[in-house]
Amino acid sequence: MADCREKMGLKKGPWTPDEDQKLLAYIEEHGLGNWRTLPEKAGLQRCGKSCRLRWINYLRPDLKRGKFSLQEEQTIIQLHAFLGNRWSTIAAHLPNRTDNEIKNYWNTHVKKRFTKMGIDPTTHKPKSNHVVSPTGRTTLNHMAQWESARLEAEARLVKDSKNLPSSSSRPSPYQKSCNKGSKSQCLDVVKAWQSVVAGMFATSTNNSNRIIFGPDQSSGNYELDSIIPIGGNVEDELMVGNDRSKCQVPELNERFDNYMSLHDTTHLWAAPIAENDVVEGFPDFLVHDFDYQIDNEESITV
DNA sequence: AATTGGTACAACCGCCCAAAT
DNA sequence: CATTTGGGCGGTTGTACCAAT
Repeated sequence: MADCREKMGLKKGPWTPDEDQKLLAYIEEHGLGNWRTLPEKAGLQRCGKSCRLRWINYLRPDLKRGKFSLQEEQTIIQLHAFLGNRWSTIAAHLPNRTDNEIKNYWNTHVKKRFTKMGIDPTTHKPKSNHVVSPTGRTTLNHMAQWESARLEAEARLVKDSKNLPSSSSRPSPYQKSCNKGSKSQCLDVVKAWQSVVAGMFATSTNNSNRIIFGPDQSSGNYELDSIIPIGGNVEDELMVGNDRSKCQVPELNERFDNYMSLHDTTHLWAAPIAENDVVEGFPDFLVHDFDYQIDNEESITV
């Protein structure tokens, strides 16, 4: 797209209702097309890039605005632990939310909270190796267990992926694809993640504080085959977005590792994790122990 | 009432990549 | 092939708003 700086005299700054109306009217009549030529045709003194951003982040009719739900926040944190600052990819898993909105939410809410809790928001790891839980127990002696769990999960992912059928998912017409060229299908990271961890965190009914590593002891079923749209090769499918160098297994392993560390520092004082329910078992301190009130399941007030 | 500091978020900027030429 | 162009991404900035002083 042509650099906006090339066109002097174009308006910058906040959009007026009139400009919004012009842009909306044009797109409604002509649909999405060439952003470079759109401003002139629509009678706007803006560069195409600015119009595109305004449409994507604000005017798109399928946008869901307002507070993030508890579920959405949990998803953001989980995905960020897994993917890092790949906002567009994270946004692809949050229907009707934009990458910009999620990025802002992260930077203004979650990041701050992590910092406050002594957790590095980039790595999701505690800033100190000697994090002590409110109960006084250190977490270091669990590191070996987590590492064991991680390795087991990796092996299981590779093994299971070889027998998985493929499926597809389609984004809404307005929703951005999770990869630019749409050459590969989106991995439903949340579901895959939950599935893997659900297997790992299956808990004993006799001792709710004791974590059992490995599959559900009764069934051994991880449900991976029913929820991950995998085409056969785990390395292909664990690629999210079109930048393969960033998305292949080694990095995801690292992210996985980071998430394990996060759990390592949190599960000790969190409520027992419900069997096969990772969302419910998401570290409670990241969800509840802050200065917000939870109005209901769908909204939180900061 | 005025000032100050913090917060939230819309918008911009610079860069990258893929497709087209 | 190299170059150009359009689209997209993540990081950063500007500013309106609000609460505390």
